[in-house]
Amino acid sequence: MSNQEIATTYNPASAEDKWYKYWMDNGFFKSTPDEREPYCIVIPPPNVTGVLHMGHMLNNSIQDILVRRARMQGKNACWVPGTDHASIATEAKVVAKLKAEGIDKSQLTRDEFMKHAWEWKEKHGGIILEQLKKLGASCDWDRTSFTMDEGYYESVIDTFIDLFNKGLIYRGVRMVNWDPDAQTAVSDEEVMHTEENSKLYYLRYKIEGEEEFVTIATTRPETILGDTAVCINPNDDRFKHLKGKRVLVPLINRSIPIIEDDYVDMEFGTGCLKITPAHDLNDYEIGNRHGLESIDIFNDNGTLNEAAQLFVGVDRFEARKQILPELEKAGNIVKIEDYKNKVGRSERTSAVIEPKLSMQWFLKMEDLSKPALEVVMNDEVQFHPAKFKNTYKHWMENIQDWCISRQLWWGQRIPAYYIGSTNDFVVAKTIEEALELAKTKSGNANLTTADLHQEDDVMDTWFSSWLWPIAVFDGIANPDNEEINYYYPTNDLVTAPEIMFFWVARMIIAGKEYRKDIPFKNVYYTGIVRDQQRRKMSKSLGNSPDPLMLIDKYGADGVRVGMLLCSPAGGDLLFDEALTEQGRNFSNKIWNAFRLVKNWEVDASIDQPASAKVGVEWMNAKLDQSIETLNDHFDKFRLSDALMTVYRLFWDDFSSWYLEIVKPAYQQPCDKTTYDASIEIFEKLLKLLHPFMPFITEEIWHLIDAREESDCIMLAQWPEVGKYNMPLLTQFEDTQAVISEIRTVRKVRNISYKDMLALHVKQGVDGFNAAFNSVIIKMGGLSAIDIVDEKMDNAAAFMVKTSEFFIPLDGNIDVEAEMEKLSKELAHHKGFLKGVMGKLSNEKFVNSAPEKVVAIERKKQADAEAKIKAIEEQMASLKG
RNA sequence: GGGCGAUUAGCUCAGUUGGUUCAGAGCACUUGGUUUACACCCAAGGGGUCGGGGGUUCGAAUCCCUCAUCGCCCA
Repeated sequence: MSNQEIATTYNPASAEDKWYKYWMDNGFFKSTPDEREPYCIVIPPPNVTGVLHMGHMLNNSIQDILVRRARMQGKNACWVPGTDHASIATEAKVVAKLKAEGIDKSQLTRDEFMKHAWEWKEKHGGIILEQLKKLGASCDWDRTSFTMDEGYYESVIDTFIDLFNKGLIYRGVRMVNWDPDAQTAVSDEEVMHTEENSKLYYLRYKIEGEEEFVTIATTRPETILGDTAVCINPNDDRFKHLKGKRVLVPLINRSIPIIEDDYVDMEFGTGCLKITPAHDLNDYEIGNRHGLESIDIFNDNGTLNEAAQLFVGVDRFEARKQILPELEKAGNIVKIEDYKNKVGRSERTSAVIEPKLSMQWFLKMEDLSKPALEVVMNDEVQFHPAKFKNTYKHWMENIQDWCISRQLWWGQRIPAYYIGSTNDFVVAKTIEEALELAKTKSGNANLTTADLHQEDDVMDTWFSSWLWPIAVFDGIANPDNEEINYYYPTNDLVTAPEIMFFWVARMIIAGKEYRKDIPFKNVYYTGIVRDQQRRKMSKSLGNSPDPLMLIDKYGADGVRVGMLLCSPAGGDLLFDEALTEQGRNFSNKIWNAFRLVKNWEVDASIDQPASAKVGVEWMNAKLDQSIETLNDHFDKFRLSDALMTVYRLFWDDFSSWYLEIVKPAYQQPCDKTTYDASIEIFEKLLKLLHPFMPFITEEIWHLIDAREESDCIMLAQWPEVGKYNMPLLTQFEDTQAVISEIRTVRKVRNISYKDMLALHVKQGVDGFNAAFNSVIIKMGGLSAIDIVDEKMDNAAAFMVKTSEFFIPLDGNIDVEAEMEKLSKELAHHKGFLKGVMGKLSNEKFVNSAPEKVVAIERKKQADAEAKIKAIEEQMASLKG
């Protein structure tokens, strides 16, 4: 390529599409078991109903970074993509779509509905995965899994049967969290409690056979229709006279007993509690203790039923409105207060959860959870950041049985078969197997499949995704296959702390139960992506940018860098387009550094300048040191630190220092030694950048040198850390300080870079190393560097370490300004010395601190004294 | 109500085992700059009593206690 063809600004769009296609066409993302060490990540399967949001962008950028680096380290990298079927959300979408077409779900058979649902899934289910390709995700797409794939479905069914046969699954009536919109039970983890403004209603109930009343307080007046008792605390003297009496439920005049239970908080409300066992968990327990009747007054959709007697068919919230005037009229309302209480809402539909008694399937968690707790506590599975171990522990130690049934059709249907019209059932994979079991169980050899009816409920989606790291390799049905043996346990899992219990904990449980081994070695918890006001990004708030638009605007590399720069593990990311802008700017910086180097004319006949020679040596040392730091950050999952290390290495060390040092003068050629070294360094930098910025690095990789088709940076070897010269790096730091001081001298006095300056050095106690003199001369715009023994008058002066530097200024010295600067410095060093002396004159310090620390203090003292002496002399000579 | 975590520069965050000038980075800010790779840039700067108070120690951003504020999880 000729130089003119390289654009001055990097344009990501064309390069990104080109290279993604190239990687795909060449099968570079594919992985099959071989003799190499495996490195595997399973994607947290996004929901089929979703579209790509900022959380996915962050999460998948991180996974891609980890996978790409592992691949470059020579591991057999395998990133398994896929989606989960999201039973509630998907069923809701399908129902809504059918409704829009004039079809009611209830008109359809189960099979007909499933056909629609599958059609919907085929059409919309892969959107997120397609979008991830824009981000550069190097997933092995041939492995794309779905939690309702045939084999996967079977694995879930097998697991259910197995756990049932182990006696860990049972069916029982329980108070569950009922979502009246989705018309299904949901698990405790799917209920979100938020504080909401509501009212506390004080209602009075007439005492049966008397003209007296008792007053209770409730937030849900419509539920009085299901009341079966009023409860007082047995120690409450105020209500002694009520013992053994009965009261009448307002409006319907049902006679209910007054009971006594310690549960009642005497301080709260009136000290009298109405008891509605069918619609409140605590009431249910009290009801059980006192043998009360449960009157369920709600239909599954949240409307009132016949048992309520009043407002039948009216929605629960509408009923609350309608009952108030009635109670008012009947004289039952004492007062109404504003009140804040916690309301539980469904995570999926945000409907207010209705506690409801129903028959559900449960998995016993107590024994299953123990090994899963242990492996996290002993760091077999490491959490990053480790603080989440506490949260995990707390949950695992207080774990409840898991309600795994859902009253839906979209999902794995529970393989239980009821015999005839009884509640007797058998659990089997097929109806034929079920029939045999049923014959035995019922003792009726004449049963036919027509006498069996399969359970209508499906399983919770998490009951399928907890098998994800196993089932994507067919490790349930086929537990000794080559793939599961090779890839399992996987290496790293990248997910949000929000689903630590939904998913992470349960995968560990499933792993220990079915593989006798952990599913992954590390869990990296990402933060939540929030906006500048710390609000969570959400569709309803409309505060989330469209990720694909961002990619268009800043490039995928730019967006990846922008998100990563500010995203420590477990810490929230406050997203701002300024971040992606910074990422784009970095791309442009890399691009222009490439243009500079590529545009040098190379002349093999000229010698390498001294400055370039030492510059190359330093840059290589810096590179090795940085790779070491970078690897350390990666190993500790400090990904934003890792990125910042490469960012600064490229921008500050390579671009601002190295390139400026070796850059030939305008229109002068570059010697071949320096050019070759620069290309080599550039290529190393590209490799280090590749996991973060796959596209631009691949683009430049192919432009910077002629390459074989298959020679792609994504397959290149991750650079090894060489032995580096630490003293050289320290010397260069001093060099940088000197150059920086010279620049300040120029700036303060308005001296142009066109005017050459001379530099005189009076060596301090540490001496002055001349190794980088050629660099100082070039970067400082100097005519020469001289070593001197005496101070200079009429010169700008500064110190680096203990050496003094003078730049003669031919009488251009502003004595007053110079004195002020010096006296400031003097004060600073004197103050510093005082602190050091304080320590050193403290006998306890000298006696008890390690020798090394004391020696350091003594060195500080000597340096400070030398500096003070030099400054004082300088001031004296200025005055004179 | 129970538990966990946080509080460091204007903002977002590092700071590992208490000890090198350890008080840092990026962004933002100020000043100067048409030094032909890049203004999506270059150079030079300013800015924090490490939330308050107490304690341990020769020595505390780091360990302990306490108070305040905030966040998350659970009930």
